[in-house]
Order: sequence, then structure tokens, then C-alpha cells
Amino acid sequence: MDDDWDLHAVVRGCAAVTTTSTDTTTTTTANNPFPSFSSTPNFHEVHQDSFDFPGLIDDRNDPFQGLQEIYQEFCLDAPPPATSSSGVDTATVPVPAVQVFQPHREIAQIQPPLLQMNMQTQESIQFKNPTLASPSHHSFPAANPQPIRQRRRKNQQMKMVRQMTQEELSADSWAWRKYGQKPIKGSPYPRNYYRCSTSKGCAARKQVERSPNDPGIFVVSYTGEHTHPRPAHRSSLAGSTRSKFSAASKSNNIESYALLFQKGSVSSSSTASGSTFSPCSPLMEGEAAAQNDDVEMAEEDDGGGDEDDENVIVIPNDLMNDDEDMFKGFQDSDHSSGGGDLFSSGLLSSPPWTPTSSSAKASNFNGGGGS
DNA sequence: CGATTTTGACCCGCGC
DNA sequence: GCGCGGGTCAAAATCG
Repeated sequence: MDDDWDLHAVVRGCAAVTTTSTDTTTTTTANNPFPSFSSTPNFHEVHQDSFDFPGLIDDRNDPFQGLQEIYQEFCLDAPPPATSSSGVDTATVPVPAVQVFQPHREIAQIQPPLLQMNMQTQESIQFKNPTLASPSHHSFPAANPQPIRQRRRKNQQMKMVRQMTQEELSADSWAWRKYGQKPIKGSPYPRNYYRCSTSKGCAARKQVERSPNDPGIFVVSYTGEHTHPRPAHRSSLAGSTRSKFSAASKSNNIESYALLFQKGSVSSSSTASGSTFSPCSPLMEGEAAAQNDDVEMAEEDDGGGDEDDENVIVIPNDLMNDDEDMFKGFQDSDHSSGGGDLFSSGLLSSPPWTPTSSSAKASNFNGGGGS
């Protein structure tokens, strides 16, 4: 197919784009493959009763901060705090499983290292990034350079799952490369596998699949962590190929973004179109067939599908509003250095989540591409 | 020509 | 131990 949407762009969309317009977001961190969290009362409501994470959710004004910190530990090279605020080793803190499903909302299912330490088989937890394995805090084995397949117990993998829309998918500033696609039992839509293409040894992985509940929603799972800083510029590798948006990308207005989305929508009916930033195109490829078969999920438990029920933290959509700050970053770096994202890379000149462009939404994205 | 996508095969975790 | 299902590999195709 010649009109495939650019995969990179697609997968780049891990950054959240939500409707929020306030300043409740936190910033994404350099190596953090996951979107940062924002703090909202909602989170408190949902989780405070469900968890008891010393140092994670506490009395701080920003209940999310703790979570974010833990996340950062997971994703960043920065050494994590040794203990929780209460002095209790976080590794020993019981972690009840919680899942909250909110259709049409983003969901984060988190398995941060600290929380995971008390899971059954600790030895199975590994970080490929040496710097992540902070010996004093985590008893993770040192990164093993061992190249071949590194498989952890499936239910032990640290994973962050999030539901997002097409446009949100498009906001991912990381460069991803697709390395596989598999039909998932029980789901009409295939799952697409991506790895970070910025750095060869980067262990960051991303899975994207369409939500069986709502084809307009994409379930994105992040595993592993980046072993390199967030690309300052969209590297030549980053989605450089298959890009057919040169024209649109050169324009410096929001319309170009909207246009791109329109393109996506138009093409989606037949093939997905060659749009560079189409967040979900890869998904659609396989989906097309599935959709034709009539999505017939006898009973989908949830969008999360077979996510591990245990050891999972689900974060409501509202809490995941990192887009704003993230976007700030885009803008900041964009104008000057190019900022390593769709915009800086020239794929987009304006953020998709601006009021203007927001109208050109993910709704366009249904339908699916070819193959 | 280099990078990415596609896709069947292979590997392996996990439940029975 | 076996089989299923999911994750990854890797060769070939594709694209700019």
C-alpha cells in the first residue's frame, strides 16, 4: 500500500491531548516514555480509597505528584527516592489491583517498579536500562546486555496502558518503529507493536490497538523505558520515511493540521493514506478486515482487554492531561530548535489540541486502512 | 541507499 | 507436558 499513514506519526501520539485548558498538568520528562500525569481531584476520588501508596498518594496538594515521581523512576535515569515519605520501603507496600474503566477516557494502568517489587516474582523484574536499576532502591538485576529475547512473565511486565484518541496519538514526540502486528484473540482489532527507533538499544516499547468498545479510542500500552533523552529534534529517522505531508507540513498554521486530519479521514475509507502524522494508521491496516467482519465482541469485559488485572493502576482520563505542558514543551523548543515532535519536525506547524484544531478530531480517524 | 513497514515464523509465558 | 496466545524476530518489500 502506498498510502499508508506514517507510522511514526501515529505512534508518536502517546502524549495526551485532552480537552482541559487549565494548568493542571505536569511536564513530561526527558526519558519518560509515558505521558506525565496531571493532578485532578478525580484521581483522588478514584484512587485514594483504593490505594495506600506511601509516597505515592499522600497529603500533598498534588496527589499525582507522587505517582509521577514513581513513574519517573520507572522511566528516567534519575535515581528514585529511597523510601516513601513514611519511611516505609515502597517495595513492601501492598499494591491492590484496581481497574477503573471509563469509556472514552484515557486509562493508565501502571506498574511502576516500586510498586511491582512486591509482586510475586521479583526476580523477573528487569530493567534493560542500567541507570534505572538503582541498586539502593530497587533490587532489579543490573541491566543485562544480553541481546536476544528478553521475556518477562507477561503479568510481571511493567506496563502503562492508556486510552487515547487519534489526535492524542499524534502528539507523541518519540520516534517509534513498528516491528510487529498481531491479531488479538477476543478483539476484532489487531495489536501493533512499536519500539523506539531513536536509539538502537532503547528498550521502550509501545503497543497500540483499537478499543473494542470504541473504535475511536486507541489503547496504547507502554513498556520499557527510553535509554536516551527525548529527541530534541525529530531525527531524520523519526518518521522521515513514508511522509507525504511535505506540503502541509510547510505551512505554518493550524489548518495544516486540520487538513492532515481530514486527509486521514478521507483516506481511511479505503486506505489509509499516507499521512505522515496519522496516529493510528498502522492500526487501521489490520483493522479494516476486522471491521468488515462486524465487530462482534460477545462481551468485551473492557477496553483494556487482557491487561493484567493485578498490579495495575488505572488512571482516569482527566488525570492524564499532560498534553498541555507537553505542548508547552513543543512550543518552547519548537520555535527555536525544532523541538522533537510533529511540529518541530515540520509535520505539523501547530498543536493539534489547540481550540481550533481540536475540532478536526479523532472522529475522522475511524475507518481503516488497507492491507 | 538507508530506514521503515509488512508479515509469517519462531519463541516462550501461562493455563489446563 | 501440551497447546494456546501473545510478543518478537527477521527477511522481503516499500518508500523517500
